[in-house]
Amino acid sequence: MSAMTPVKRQARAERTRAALLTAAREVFEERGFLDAKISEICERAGVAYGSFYTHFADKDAVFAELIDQMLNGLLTVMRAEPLNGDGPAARIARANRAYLRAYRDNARLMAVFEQVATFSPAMRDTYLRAWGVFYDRQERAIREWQQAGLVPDDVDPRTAAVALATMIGRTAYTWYVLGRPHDDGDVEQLTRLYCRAIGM
Amino acid sequence: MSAMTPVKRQARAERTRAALLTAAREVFEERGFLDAKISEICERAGVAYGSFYTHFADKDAVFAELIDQMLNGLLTVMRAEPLNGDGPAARIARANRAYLRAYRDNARLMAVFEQVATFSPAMRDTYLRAWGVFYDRQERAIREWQQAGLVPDDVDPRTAAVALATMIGRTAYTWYVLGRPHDDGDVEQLTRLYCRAIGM
Amino acid sequence: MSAMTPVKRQARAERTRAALLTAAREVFEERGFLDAKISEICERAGVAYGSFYTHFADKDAVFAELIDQMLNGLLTVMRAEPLNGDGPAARIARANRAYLRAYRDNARLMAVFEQVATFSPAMRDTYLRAWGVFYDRQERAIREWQQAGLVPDDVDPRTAAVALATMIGRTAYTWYVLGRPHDDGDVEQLTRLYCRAIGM
Amino acid sequence: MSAMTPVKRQARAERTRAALLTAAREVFEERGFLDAKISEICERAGVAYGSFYTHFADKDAVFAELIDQMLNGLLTVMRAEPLNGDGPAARIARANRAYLRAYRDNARLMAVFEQVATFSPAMRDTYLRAWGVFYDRQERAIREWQQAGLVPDDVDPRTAAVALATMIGRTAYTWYVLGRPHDDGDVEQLTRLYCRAIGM
DNA sequence: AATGAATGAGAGTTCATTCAT
DNA sequence: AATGAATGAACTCTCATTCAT
Repeated sequence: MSAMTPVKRQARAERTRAALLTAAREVFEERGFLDAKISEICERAGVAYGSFYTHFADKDAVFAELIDQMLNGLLTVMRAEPLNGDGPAARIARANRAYLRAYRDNARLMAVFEQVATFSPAMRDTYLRAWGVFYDRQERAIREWQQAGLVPDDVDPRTAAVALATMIGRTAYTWYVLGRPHDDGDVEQLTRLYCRAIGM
Repeated sequence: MSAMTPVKRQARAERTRAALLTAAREVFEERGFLDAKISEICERAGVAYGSFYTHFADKDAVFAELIDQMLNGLLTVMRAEPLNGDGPAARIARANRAYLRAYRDNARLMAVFEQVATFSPAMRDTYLRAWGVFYDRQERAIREWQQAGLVPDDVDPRTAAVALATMIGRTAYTWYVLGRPHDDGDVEQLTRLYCRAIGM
Repeated sequence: MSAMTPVKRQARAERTRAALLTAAREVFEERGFLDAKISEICERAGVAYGSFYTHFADKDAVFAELIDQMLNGLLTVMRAEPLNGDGPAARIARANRAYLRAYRDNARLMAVFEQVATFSPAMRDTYLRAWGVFYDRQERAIREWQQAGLVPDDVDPRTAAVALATMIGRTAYTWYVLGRPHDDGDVEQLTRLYCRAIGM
Repeated sequence: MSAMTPVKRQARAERTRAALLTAAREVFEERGFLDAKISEICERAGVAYGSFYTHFADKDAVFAELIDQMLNGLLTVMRAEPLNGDGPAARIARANRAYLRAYRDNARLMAVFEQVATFSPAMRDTYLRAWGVFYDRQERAIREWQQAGLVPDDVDPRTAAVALATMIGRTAYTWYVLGRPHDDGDVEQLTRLYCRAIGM
């Protein structure tokens, strides 16, 4: 008869859900998607096996939520970068640094994201959408610079944006997921390649 | 005469093996690595289930062999490109075109290669080794051009090679595996970005 | 009240587990270890295939548990025999009868135990440990009788215990597993041989 | 046209067969019956896989032949023991020693024999027949001694023979297969137990 | 909401035996 | 006789998901 108030019940559920998300991230990061077991997620969350399904439809659903969380975080970081200031080169440098830092901080989940995108159509869509956002930002910037006469007209803004975003994005993967050694000079070089590529 | 016998036997075995390889490639391409079933490979090869294991230790082994085949093919194509001729820009254009064409021709197996490299340590090694070859070629070229005074000294040949190879390589993935639309103009743009990036 | 819940759950699990154990014993007894199939155990237990693995790690694990159960039962029976009473000969007679009866009652599982002990190192250990207990009891008894002057000093208690336990134990196998015909007179003879062998 | 003479052909076949038998014994001894692979037997014999079936019907058949060989050897050894001489006790001692030595020399194949006898009806028959021979010899001896007044009439020759043969036989298994430590004194004790058991 | 036992489909791998040459 | 490739039946164990309590 000592039924909990709805609020309390919700609070409890929320805690369980949060514990599962945290645990899931750990497990996915350690094992990859394929070898991540729901049972292990529950164990780490200190939650009964079946409770997982009270909060998530299935394995894909938790994963999708984790990825959404992460991508929102990335987006927030990217948006926090001032779009203008001390000139285009500095802005490119800042954006690249911000991206690489954010990627590094999420590298292990990123690795799993890339993995799942290779076999799950749903995750591939998410993947393409995320890149789309990234492309768009860079395209807009190049277009601006072109209008300001800083970038030559023979540069196609969309193609350049896609190619250079790809270069930066995949370099992050190569560094932080595949573990290729690199240093601060490489970041600088990357920015220089970027600038020169679009004729700056 | 009696020397014929072993040859004949080998010939039959060789045929079976080849049939299995062909069938395996088809199945991997259609289903991806994870959903490829040995049974389906055997069916398509018109071979009994157990015969698979006469020729390959396991699923990973056939896959590895297919990838080796493909990578050797790629390498051959790349090596067939004349290293010099009508100037660096033309050479870069040719190399990029050759790479993109070769990638496109193997796109479906490439997709699976990228997939497996995300969860199989052995395949990840192969993957890194393959990229290493690609990087090396570009690094050598840039170094030559630098010595010829065509590329400024502030370009670090290795870093530039890695970044630009990554750009080209991942663009191929984006086009032929992820299906991003593109045209001949994009190839041209890509080459232009490449050239400008290293200051040519 | 709420303490009831876990108990109930355990109760259901306990029932399933017990059903599996019973079924497993039947199947092992009928088919031997090698031809016993998990699927048949589950069918007889009226339980889904996968449920087997909820309760046991594998085939070896159920088997080990059955053997432990049986050996504990044997030990209990042997310990129930009064260690003294109407003289050594009567005591030996009683012990032999008790052993043979207990063996007979478990003959079919014993047969499988002996089988598995021939190829499973783990079960061989169990086997040796079980015999060790049996040897020890007989050694202690002989030693006592020696101290009481009932058994000559030139009998080595350990060797005699091992040899005579072996004789009794293997006779049980011969009778109840291999099916050699025998009668009550044989039991009597066996006891007489035992007594005379140690000089009583 | 240089067809080999029948004799030569037979000789070659005989060599192959012998090589297979030797190899089979090795493999069975190292791996036990269940884990012995025909392929390994052929490899060791330096013979093609399929040739095995030119000489033996199946795995059981080679094994049976090896066991027959071994049992004939044992029988020969036992028969070589003089049935009389320096008195019954010495004869028992000699027979026991001979048996234990012969068992030890074949211990590893004996182990496999015991193993296979637990699951192969055919091998169980062979096993029982072999023991039958052993029982008979001992029964005959006891009967003689009884007629000579050396053994009391209340000893049942058959039962005593079976029990004591079992004791000796299983002790050999315990020593040489299970690896129980033992020394020459134990052999002596065994003989003493034997003699006393039948009232000598 | 939480619990945790029950479910069952699914596929890889082994290896004795056969058989075409 | 010898060769060695081809055959295919058989069975275990995993684990996401369901469901009764």
